Amino acid sequence: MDVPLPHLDRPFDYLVPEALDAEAQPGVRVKVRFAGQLVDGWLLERAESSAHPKLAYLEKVVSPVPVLSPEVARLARAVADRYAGSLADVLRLAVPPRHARAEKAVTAADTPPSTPVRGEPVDPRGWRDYPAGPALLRALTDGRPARAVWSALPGEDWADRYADAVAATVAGGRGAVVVVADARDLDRLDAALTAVLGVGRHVRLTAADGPARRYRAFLAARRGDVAVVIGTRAAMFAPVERLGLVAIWDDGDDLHAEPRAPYPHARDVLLTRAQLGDAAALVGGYARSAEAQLLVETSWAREVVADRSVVRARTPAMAPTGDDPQLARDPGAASARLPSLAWTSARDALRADLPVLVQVPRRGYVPSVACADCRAPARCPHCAGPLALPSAQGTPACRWCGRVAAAYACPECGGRRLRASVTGARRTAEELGRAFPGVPVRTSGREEVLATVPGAAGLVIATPGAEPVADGGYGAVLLLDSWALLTRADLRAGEEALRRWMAAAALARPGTAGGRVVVVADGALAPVQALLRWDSAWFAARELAERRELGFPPAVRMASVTGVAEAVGDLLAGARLPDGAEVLGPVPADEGRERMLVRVPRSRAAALAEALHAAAGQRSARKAADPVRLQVDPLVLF
DNA sequence: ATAATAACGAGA
DNA sequence: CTCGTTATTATC
Repeated sequence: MDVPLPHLDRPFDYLVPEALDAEAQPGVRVKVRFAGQLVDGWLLERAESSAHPKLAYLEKVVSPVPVLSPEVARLARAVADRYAGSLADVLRLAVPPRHARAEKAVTAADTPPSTPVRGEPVDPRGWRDYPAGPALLRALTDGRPARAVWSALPGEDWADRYADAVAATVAGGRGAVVVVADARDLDRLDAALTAVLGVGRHVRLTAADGPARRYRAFLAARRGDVAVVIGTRAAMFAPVERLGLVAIWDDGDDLHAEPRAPYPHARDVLLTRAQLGDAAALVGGYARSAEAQLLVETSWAREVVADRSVVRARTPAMAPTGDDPQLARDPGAASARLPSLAWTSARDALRADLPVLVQVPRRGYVPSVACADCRAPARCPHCAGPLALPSAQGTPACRWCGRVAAAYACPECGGRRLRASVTGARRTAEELGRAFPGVPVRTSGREEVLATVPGAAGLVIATPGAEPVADGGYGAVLLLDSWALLTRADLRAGEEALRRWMAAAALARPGTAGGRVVVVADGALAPVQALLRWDSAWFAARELAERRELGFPPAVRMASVTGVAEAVGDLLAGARLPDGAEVLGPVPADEGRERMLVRVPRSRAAALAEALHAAAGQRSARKAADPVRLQVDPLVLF
């Protein structure tokens, strides 16, 4: 039943009229009379009998195409359960809106679904830098459900490696689903796959391609015309027969989190899919997320990493530099307000006719509060939530529990002063052009994202996530946004900073070929250390250990309940929360609403989701007025 | 929205 | 105890 009300989140039985008998197959969209009106629904299965005494008849089969495959139906139910959501909500994400013309075109062509063509054996040499790599490809070809967490080397062509993995899966006669964060990554993967598989062996599935193209690609996959689907998170539910591999690139990117209810994360959906369908899973990135680290530590997946000697040989020369620029010596550096080391590195690269990448922060970061002396993030002494300053002169208060921390003392250094400012790094970057007269300056950011730049002298100023690939690699990469990134009011600030730095640093030439990376940050900070050593596994392990200690996801399961105060209280009062559930809050949310957090050990995760879904069901059944938003493992906790 | 059902209270 | 009215609940 395509109604999002949680208390109606179950199947209903209907009689199938004679005339619809042939078309009424599992997976088709239907219309039924429900509570006096016609509503859309899904035909989940046919049955001989029903426990229900008086059944109504199916009104209509919307289209005879069984767009919902049994595998996706099962997956959608599992995802709804995981996220305390309704099946109808998940199906809305899983099956794109019907486009009648596209459906007609695909069905009319009536090319019989192509039999799965086994591809050529895959050359494993692209993966030889990773000792476990060739074995991974063999497992994929043999159809074994290998699970890998891959840490890509700097300079690695990740799209080519993913194409290898997909081709190996196809060679074994099975299909693959690959999800990337944005259109630029998708274009790159698309090109790499076309090079390896040829034309017409895969489709791209992304909302950005428009409803018609999207539905057409979806139908092609559903019919089995292609065995490989790549796309942004819209593709995570793509129907693929004999699924052999699910893969996600850069799983730490927040674009992988679906913003519509029930807010599933692409990594979770894909891993659930691998688990349910006995498919292999590949979670890759330059940086490792805490969630990926958990997969490794629980032995759910194996890590695929290069030996330290190979890492050293491929890594650009890295150096940290303080953000108090030693301006006196270099007049150029002074005019750009750049630390001296950053300036000389850029100058040397440009002299060698190599491009220089400058990563600058995006606008709109809300800085949280940190110790003015050692810059450790200031956390609430009571619940470890982040502190914020209501005004420049105000007393710091916790964003979670609301307690004021009047006599705050930094646990790291004992400092009592707090700081909440962001340096003008963006303006610094804009002034770079003037510091290097005659050098072409390109920008890549929200308005216009460049995919590539030539491998000659030039300045490229990019916001995180929009860094173009340079032909042959950058001679220097300057990371200027450290302060803004590290002080974000976010549990993931450190992890996110490292992820963005590594994504940019990966585009530099190796140190042996003159590549340099300068990060304007204190070299003693853990994310900076991890960058300098190109060791995000170490950082992720540390991060995960810290979250275990503080009781944050993914070490525990958390859910947030957001709405007007009475509604939130009402829902939680009616919820039979599992033993050991801890309720935190309330904290103010936007538009006069408030937010409560519930945390349980991971072993109680299913019970928590069920309890919250049931409580939401009770509320919707008695038509409680004010809506409440449930989010399981919300990406942003405060 | 609307029909079935439970709950309630007045009058015999 | 029954009938009629009103709140509640499930909706094939």
